[in-house]
Amino acid sequence: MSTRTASLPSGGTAPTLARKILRDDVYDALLEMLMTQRLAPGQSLSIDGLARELGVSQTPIREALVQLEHTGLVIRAALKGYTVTAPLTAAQMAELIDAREVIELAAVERAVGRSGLSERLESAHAEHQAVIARYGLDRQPSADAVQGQLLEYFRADWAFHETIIRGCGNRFIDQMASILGANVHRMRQSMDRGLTDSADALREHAEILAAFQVGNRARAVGAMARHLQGVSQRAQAEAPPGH
Amino acid sequence: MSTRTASLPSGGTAPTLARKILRDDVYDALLEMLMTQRLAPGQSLSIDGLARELGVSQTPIREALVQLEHTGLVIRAALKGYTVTAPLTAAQMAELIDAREVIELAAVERAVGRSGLSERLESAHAEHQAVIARYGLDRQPSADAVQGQLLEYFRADWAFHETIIRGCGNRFIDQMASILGANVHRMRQSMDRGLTDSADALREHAEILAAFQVGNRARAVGAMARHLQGVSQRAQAEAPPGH
DNA sequence: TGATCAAAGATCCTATGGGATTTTACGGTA
DNA sequence: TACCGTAAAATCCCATAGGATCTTTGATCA
Repeated sequence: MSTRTASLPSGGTAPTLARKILRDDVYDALLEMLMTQRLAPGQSLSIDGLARELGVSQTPIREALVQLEHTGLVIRAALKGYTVTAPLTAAQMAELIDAREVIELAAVERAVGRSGLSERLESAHAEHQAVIARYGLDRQPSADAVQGQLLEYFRADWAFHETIIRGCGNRFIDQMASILGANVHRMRQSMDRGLTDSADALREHAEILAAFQVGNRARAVGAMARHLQGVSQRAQAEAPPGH
Repeated sequence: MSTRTASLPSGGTAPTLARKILRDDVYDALLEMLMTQRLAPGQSLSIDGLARELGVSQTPIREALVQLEHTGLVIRAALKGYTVTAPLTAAQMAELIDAREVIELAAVERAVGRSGLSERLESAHAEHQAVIARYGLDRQPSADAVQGQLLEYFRADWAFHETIIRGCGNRFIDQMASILGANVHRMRQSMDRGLTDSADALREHAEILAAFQVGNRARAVGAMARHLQGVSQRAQAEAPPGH
């Protein structure tokens, strides 16, 4: 999700210090603003305006926008600037689920049994669980903070999936899947019934995790397939086929 | 491969005029220099140097490099600049073939039977054939122009694959596969036995095309699988497992 | 040899400005 | 009113210059 340094062959934590330059901070800031809908779909993004708002020059803004463009969150029209991409249509959501099945099932198939992955997956799942538990009993917060919570749900949820993807041992599959993350969240915020979905997802994740822990590849693939089917059904339940 | 304007839902030719800005030209120029090895692997890319060499300012160079970064052809180290990515190792080549199988077999499965695709595929195949025939009888040209020919072979070859990928009806699969193109060429130029491979590939493409023309999905998937197996075997024949 | 430190070089960013294009506002005509 | 052409404002895109910060190089010293 966030900017990564060039992924190392041996997938441990990067030994290089996280040298960050301003462009990466701008990228993260813009990503956050897009994820929380502070920059709403359809809105046009003035380079000069963003530069003033974030207190930086135009150069890092330009580079961050180029980088954002290939996530699909913004689109560029020559000589007209950048605009925030419109929400996903129902057809696009179906395509996204389909693409996730292609990539994530392949990732699961390659990831089961790789050393250390089961443990990382377990900790990602625990973190996911903790995030949901933390806000589970909250009364309705400010409408502004809802987007922030939704983003936190999403990050913990996607971290589980990303753990599998990045642990599959194929850097090209990993690289390709990095395109999906932002779109998955876009889809999620189109139908914000945050907590109920999270509970369902958590249950389905648990089954995936269990299959990984016993090293049962076929069962893991099946559990992931059922999970993505669940995501698809919950999406359809929200958006009637007419729209 | 090249820069596309935002792909329209109905996949016709874009009605918008091809407004190009300098950044896109710089991107194409750098891509060409990378593909033809005029910028060799390991070489460090000075933004200031490239700006002087291409006769433009630093701004479009920066944006083009950010865009190139996500193709995998160049990598960026914070505060140290960009460098041309090292050639693919044997392990990375195996991963690339594996990733291609995941994406391209899924694309074929979804593409067979879609209207108009069979015709576009046939014309792409004819073009591929024409390119090979054109240079088939050439005597050895200048060592400089060999890379140009190889690039032309590659473009015609990949155009066949891209026709299937872009015709599969899933824009996310399409978007993900766009990452692979440049890497496929990198792999190809690591083992430059250009023409013999092209002849084999052409034969295998013909079988894929035939399956598309009769609308036989299973046969098309099988033909693509055999083709990718062939690519893999030819790669292994060139690079012994020791290296 | 190995370590310390200063100078050179590069990267990254800022700031400013202008050419080119799009957008908007405005006035004229049917 | 609706449509069309023109002028002004806004914006994008790029050029240029320069400074802050980091990396690299190379020389000095123990």
